[in-house]
Amino acid sequence: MAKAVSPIRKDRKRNPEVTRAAILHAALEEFSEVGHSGARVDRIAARAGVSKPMIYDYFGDKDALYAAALREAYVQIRQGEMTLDLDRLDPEEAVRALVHFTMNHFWNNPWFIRMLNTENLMGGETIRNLDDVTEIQSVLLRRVTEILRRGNASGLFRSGIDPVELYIFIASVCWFPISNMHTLKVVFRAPISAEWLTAHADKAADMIVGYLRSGDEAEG
Amino acid sequence: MAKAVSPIRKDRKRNPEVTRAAILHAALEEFSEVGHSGARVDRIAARAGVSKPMIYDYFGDKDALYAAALREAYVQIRQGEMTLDLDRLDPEEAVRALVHFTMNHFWNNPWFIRMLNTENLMGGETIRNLDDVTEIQSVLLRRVTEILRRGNASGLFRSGIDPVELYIFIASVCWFPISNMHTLKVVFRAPISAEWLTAHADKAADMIVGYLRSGDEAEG
Amino acid sequence: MAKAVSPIRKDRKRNPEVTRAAILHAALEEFSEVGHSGARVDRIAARAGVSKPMIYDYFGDKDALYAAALREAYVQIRQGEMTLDLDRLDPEEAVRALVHFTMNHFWNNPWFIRMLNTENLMGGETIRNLDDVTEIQSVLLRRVTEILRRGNASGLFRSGIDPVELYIFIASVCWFPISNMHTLKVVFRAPISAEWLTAHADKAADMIVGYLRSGDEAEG
Amino acid sequence: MAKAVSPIRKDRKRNPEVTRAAILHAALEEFSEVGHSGARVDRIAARAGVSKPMIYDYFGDKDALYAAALREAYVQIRQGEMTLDLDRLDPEEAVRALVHFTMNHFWNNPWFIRMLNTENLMGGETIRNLDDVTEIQSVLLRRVTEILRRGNASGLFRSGIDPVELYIFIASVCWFPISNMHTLKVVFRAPISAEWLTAHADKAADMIVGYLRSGDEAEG
DNA sequence: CATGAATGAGGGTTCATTCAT
DNA sequence: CATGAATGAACCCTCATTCAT
Repeated sequence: MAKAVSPIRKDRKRNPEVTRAAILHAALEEFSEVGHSGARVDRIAARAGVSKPMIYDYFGDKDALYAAALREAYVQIRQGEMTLDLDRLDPEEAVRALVHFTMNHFWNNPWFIRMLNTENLMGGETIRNLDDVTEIQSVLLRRVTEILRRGNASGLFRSGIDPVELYIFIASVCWFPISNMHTLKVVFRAPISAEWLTAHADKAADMIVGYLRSGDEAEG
Repeated sequence: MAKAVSPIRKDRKRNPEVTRAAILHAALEEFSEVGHSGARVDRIAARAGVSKPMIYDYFGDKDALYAAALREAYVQIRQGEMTLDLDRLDPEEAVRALVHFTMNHFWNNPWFIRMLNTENLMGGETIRNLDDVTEIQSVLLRRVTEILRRGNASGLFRSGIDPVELYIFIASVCWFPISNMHTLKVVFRAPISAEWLTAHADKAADMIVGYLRSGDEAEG
Repeated sequence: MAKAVSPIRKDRKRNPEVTRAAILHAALEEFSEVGHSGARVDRIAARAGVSKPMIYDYFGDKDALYAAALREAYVQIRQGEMTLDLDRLDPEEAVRALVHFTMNHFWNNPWFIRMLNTENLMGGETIRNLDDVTEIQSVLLRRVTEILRRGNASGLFRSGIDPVELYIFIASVCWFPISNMHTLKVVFRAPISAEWLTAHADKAADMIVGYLRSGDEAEG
Repeated sequence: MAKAVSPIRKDRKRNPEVTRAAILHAALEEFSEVGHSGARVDRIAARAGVSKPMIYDYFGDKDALYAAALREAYVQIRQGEMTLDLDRLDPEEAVRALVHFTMNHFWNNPWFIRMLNTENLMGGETIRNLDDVTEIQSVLLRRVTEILRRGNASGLFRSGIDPVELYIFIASVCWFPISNMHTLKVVFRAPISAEWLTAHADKAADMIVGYLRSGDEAEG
């Protein structure tokens, strides 16, 4: 009758907040690794060190847990972004720092890209029903806006740059080589690695900064 | 995006090649729409207008069919790329055309992005075991190489640009806003649409062309 | 039929007898509404306004609770029957009154029919192991016996009538149209309602009284 | 790799109609024995000698199977009723025969009472959505109508008897002692058995026939 | 070449029951 | 006396896969 108890949670038993957090963390890992339909509730329970019914007690069902995990992805990524301070850098350096930060951030928190890819693959059904993601996300956008303002004020940057579009450029160049790492490695034999990405970020920063500079731009 | 079951099959029964192609086509649709674990063999059979055992006869099992569909994604996308002719444009215009072509190509063949996202989500296990993807790889790369050569020869472009990196830049700016369309719409209220993407491609082309031009770009 | 959770519990917490009664009442409702396997311990706890472990503390397990609820069904129905006084009516009127009372009693306490149907569906396993049901059994039987005695003494009723059989006739005509109300409504479009049942009871009383009267009834 | 196959269906394999019938039969048994929530799909599959998925292939889900089983209860009971021929008996004898037939029918096909009790316990939700039960059911009603017509024509029976109400009386007296057999045995120590029921049917027939006779009835 | 029929092995979810406080 | 937290054991249902024709 005495049954062995998963040791990992020995110290966390009967602690709802810890249990909830453990499940959420496990879910984020599982969903980001294998996607929504690939995820197994059993595996999430095992990863969290809880029994399956706990998941249903705390989150309702698999879909609700997925939604919570998606939201958690944004919450966690924002926490990383909070640490970013660009105010002391001049605009150009700030842009460069931002590109590097984004690249590192994506690289060091791979579940973020994976989670968002999963969600986009599913058509965004879930995120559309999350009520506070817009607010949660993204400090980056405010950083971008501020940099553009300063750059423009100092005459360094052109005017007419939309912060969202700029952010999308930055995110694009960081996202693609990480998200598509495996196919790029095979198809183009691209030697993607932390070092390669750093070098790539350098070039991307050059490109973006060049685009922002006032001067002989707009030729469309 | 077309979900119609090909009526084509009605009159061509007992034609192995047509059957095989129908299955492959259906598999590509299904896998790209719902991912690997989300895909259902039943649904693929229904879409192809064949019975399930046919699938096993022709392809072995679900994983093999997935591999074939992944390969087919590259084959089909290459067919689109074959139509591209940039030789008559000057290097800058060629780059711009390439950016626009890529954007349109991704937009008009959404299963390509979806399929590759699926594969990358799975860690690239499958593509690593496909023996000829590198060969059937994007002709775009050759186009890029040729443009760079011409641009460099004419003194317009800098030297030292790696065609793979340039292609990755081009692909990045086209890929991200389409792949992440749903989350971007919600999180940044980005009004992504065919028009928005065209405008975005214009700006991206500006940025990339600027980066390629010879001159005293600060590189570090 | 009342589903409200008794607010009664709020101020009487920590009163074992009240808690026990609340659980029993809730169990009777739940079991009679959805049967033994349909009943949910959670729901019983919620209806009773107690926590689940209380149920196990007070009653042991679901089966024991079911047994207690079954016994309670008899206890409660008897309490209703206690109010019946037929001594002042002449035998015929007493029989009629008994039929109407039974019909009303079944109609107003629907959980009784439902509970007994549930138990019979289960093969009577539980009731066989209840040690005192026979004692708390229907006082109706005693009423029937007394009526028969008086009717026979006055020469109005035949002799040789078994009280149990008579009671079974009375119960039969009242039970069936209520118990089978839903199927009768659909299959025979029988417009069963309180009014219909009253009229039906009248006819049933005629039939039964006619059967009891002394005279030259052909008995086969 | 060679696996033993349930011998019971060895000869019925790959025969959809037989498989379907076997499942339906098994379902009728299971549902009537343990009710809707007590029924186990596994057990139905085992009883039918098929694998679980077959049940879902043939019937959809548990509820649909339950609906089919309920309908089947009526279909089967009607088949028994078809054998009944009362035309050659005089009206009184016909009524007596009908009572006995009904009693025997309920006794010999116990799943009918059990199935209908289950359905009524569930509030008739299912039968209301069955579109052809009214038509299926019940030859008995036509028999009753015909007997009443003949009895009335010959001056033997009163007029004003509703066939549905008469049928309900007949069904009532047959239904109750069988349906409530287990509780009656315990609570009233009623020695219910085939013999007891036959004798009971005799008395019930007397009672009903007495009620139908023209003469000093209507005294309400 | 082709398919309707069938199934083993899970997958998500619920439920009676118990533990720790 | 009382309960929130937790779980093993099912239960309904689905899915990739195979068999028999």
